[in-house]
Amino acid sequence: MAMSKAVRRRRPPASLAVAVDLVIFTVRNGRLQVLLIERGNLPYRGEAALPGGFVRDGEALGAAARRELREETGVGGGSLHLEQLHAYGEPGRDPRGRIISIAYLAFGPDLPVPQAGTDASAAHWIPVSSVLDGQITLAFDHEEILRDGLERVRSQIEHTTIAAAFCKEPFTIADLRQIYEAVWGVPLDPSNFRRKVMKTEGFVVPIGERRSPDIGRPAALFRRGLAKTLTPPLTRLGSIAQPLADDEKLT
Amino acid sequence: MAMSKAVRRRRPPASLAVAVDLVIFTVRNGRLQVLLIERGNLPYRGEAALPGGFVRDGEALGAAARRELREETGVGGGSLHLEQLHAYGEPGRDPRGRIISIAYLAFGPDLPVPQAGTDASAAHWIPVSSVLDGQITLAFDHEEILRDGLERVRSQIEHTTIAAAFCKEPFTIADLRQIYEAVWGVPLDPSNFRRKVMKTEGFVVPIGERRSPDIGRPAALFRRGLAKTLTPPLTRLGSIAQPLADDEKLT
DNA sequence: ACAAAAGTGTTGTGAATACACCCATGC
DNA sequence: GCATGGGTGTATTCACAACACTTTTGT
Repeated sequence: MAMSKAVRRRRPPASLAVAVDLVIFTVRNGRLQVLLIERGNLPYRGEAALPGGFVRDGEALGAAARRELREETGVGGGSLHLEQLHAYGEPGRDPRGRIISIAYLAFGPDLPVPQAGTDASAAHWIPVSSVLDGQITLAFDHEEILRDGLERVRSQIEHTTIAAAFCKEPFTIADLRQIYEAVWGVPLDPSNFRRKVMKTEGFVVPIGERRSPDIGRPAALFRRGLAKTLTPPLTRLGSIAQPLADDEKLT
Repeated sequence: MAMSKAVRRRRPPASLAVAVDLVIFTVRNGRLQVLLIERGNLPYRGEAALPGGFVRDGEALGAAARRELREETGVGGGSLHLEQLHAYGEPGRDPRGRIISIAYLAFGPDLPVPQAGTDASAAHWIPVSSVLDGQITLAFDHEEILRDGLERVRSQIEHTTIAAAFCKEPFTIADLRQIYEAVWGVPLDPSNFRRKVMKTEGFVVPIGERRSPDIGRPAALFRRGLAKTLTPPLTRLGSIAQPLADDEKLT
């Protein structure tokens, strides 16, 4: 407690790097999928990992995330929702040295399958379930990051209108419902879902057109509204209250 | 799009440091207060700032936060709630150079007024309102961090039981209610509040004793329960739905 | 007795669920 | 017509805000 004070002069550690990692979600074929790359370099060469890279000199964190997003997916900057998720900095998380990673969460409509990434490694959409099942293991602590991102997006669509960001415009109420069903992994009542969405002012706005499904009555088409928050929220009923340990594990 | 691939070799920037900053909240005299230090060194010498410091070599982020917390408040590790808030990394945010800060949010019961900090600067509890009012300006981007922390804690007590972490055990229902009132800045109905808390299993557990206030009927005493989440949540009714831009500002 | 705070009862309102039912289209 | 999905109506249940009311203390 009476430690020397003069000794504790503010000096950063010798060598350390800051990276961004991306958890990019989309919904394809009714399933939540995440963009994974196959690592082309050591360590973990050949294994699956989240896309990411080092933050450049003078580059803002969000700008680095958006740059990596563009490099990995070829999608322009403005069209995807992007938000900071969490910082990961366990000393041993990367065998190359002390690397602190700021994870970002991105999602958008069913995106074109990405080309081979700029670091010459393949990128693929992988169902999130196959990672959680253990069929696919991720490099570094990326599975933890993925789980945190999943929990975040599951929570976000409860309180905000960002589920609509998963939909290509224009979209139907059923399209939007399938986002919720894929992200939460539970079926929702179509009629009640429709009512909740419609009654939330500014969630979706009708464009006055219709789209015929393969079979059945044509559905009205909508685009995203201006509202950002859902009041009251869309409660995910079927799911049991999970612990949701937001705290960080402290050694 | 057809940018040179070989050029983009992963190399971190030349000089950069990682720090932690702390938003430490408590409730004193019915008001939400934040721990601020008066900076003893340049830049911003003499101005108010959040406590914080550089992450040491081989030190986990959460460990660095807990160390700074202990150094600034003298409070032991286990007794305060601590969670990661957000990472701030705008290139120009610190005039000393590229410093990326991982902000942590901490709160606990009415803590002893801290001694002069280890870097020989005074630390004080300051009402959050006096920062928001503009009476006090903070160094760096610390006002933004404080606002984010405030929004986080306001949201957290809606969905989780962490409001009880603000209370010294044992506590009364009224003690807990005053936390909510101070954090949200709205008065709550004592009877309805009591019912909601009692009906949430595992939020508080009675210890079978009572405590007499200065005047009035004695109140039952409780300690924190095991529940972590509130289902259904405690909705903050009086407050209007605010935009809550969770997105990061991207240049 | 009185003031003050703890705690209980009650009622109207609105939201969530479950499910019956009607509508519009392709075949 | 019939299957299929879009969309509406409605009853039951439940949570909540509002507020009247009772209980238990100190002075």
